[in-house]
Amino acid sequence: MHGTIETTCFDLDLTLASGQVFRCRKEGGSWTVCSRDRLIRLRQDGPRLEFSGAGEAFVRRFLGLDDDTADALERLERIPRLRPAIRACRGLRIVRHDPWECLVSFICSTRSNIPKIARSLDLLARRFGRPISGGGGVCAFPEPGSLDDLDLLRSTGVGYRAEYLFETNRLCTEERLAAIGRLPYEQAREALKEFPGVGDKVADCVCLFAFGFREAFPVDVWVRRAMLALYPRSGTRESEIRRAALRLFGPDAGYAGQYLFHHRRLCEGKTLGEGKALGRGAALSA
DNA sequence: CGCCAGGCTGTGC
DNA sequence: GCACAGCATGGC
Repeated sequence: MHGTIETTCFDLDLTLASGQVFRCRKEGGSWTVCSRDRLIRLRQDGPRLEFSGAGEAFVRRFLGLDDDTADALERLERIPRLRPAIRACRGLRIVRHDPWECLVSFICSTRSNIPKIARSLDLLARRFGRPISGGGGVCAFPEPGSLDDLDLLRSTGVGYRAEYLFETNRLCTEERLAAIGRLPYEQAREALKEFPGVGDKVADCVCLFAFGFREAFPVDVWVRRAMLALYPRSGTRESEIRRAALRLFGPDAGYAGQYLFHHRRLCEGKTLGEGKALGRGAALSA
């Protein structure tokens, strides 16, 4: 390990195993995470976070370590119906992922599950990406424009999402994505939905996990269940649930949603790699 | 065999 | 605007 960061209100396991980033795995107490062409190793011991593979500034930004998480969680914990999720997952942070990898990841995520998403992204990197030097066989995530072979896309197990990836790859450039990230939240959300395979939920995932719009509230089946249980009168349609969340949680909606998501899954015994099996089901197999 | 998974698209009303 | 079917794939 090359550097150390003293953290507060941070839990590496919760952050990396909560379905924000998929090309990561835990082995022998330390995590290996891939973001685009960087391979980062991380180990947490109490408040001490050891890292290598990237500079401190990158690690801080990627893991959201400079966000005022404590303030947001304090506000959310005052909402009684949210308190169990906040207490159970304290230290979970919203990451700041690479927009292109995040976009592709969540196009793959539709009507799928986390272990399968991880496998597909690992295969995508192997089929289309270049090996990371000194990465032990781990490949960089393919650049925008390089996902240009439909048959090869289909071979990664993404099924009907192969056409979405193919078309989005054709339309998307690094510059276009960056420009979308500079728009106001609602406009960025609409602009993302111009890419095939991107609807309300995927757009909100990119807004939250890559662009840092903390009011974004992705509504998937787990968040829907959690909200229906906690706020049964706020409506059942996705649009109603999202409106309710923005009204109830305001600028902290993103954190609220991610805590609800992960807590709900913890309560049902479903986490990335099913707990002990991190490595068998997880991504980044070399 | 069935049902489910961090939903989206096209169609019909 | 709304609801609803179809969609590929793999795990259980």
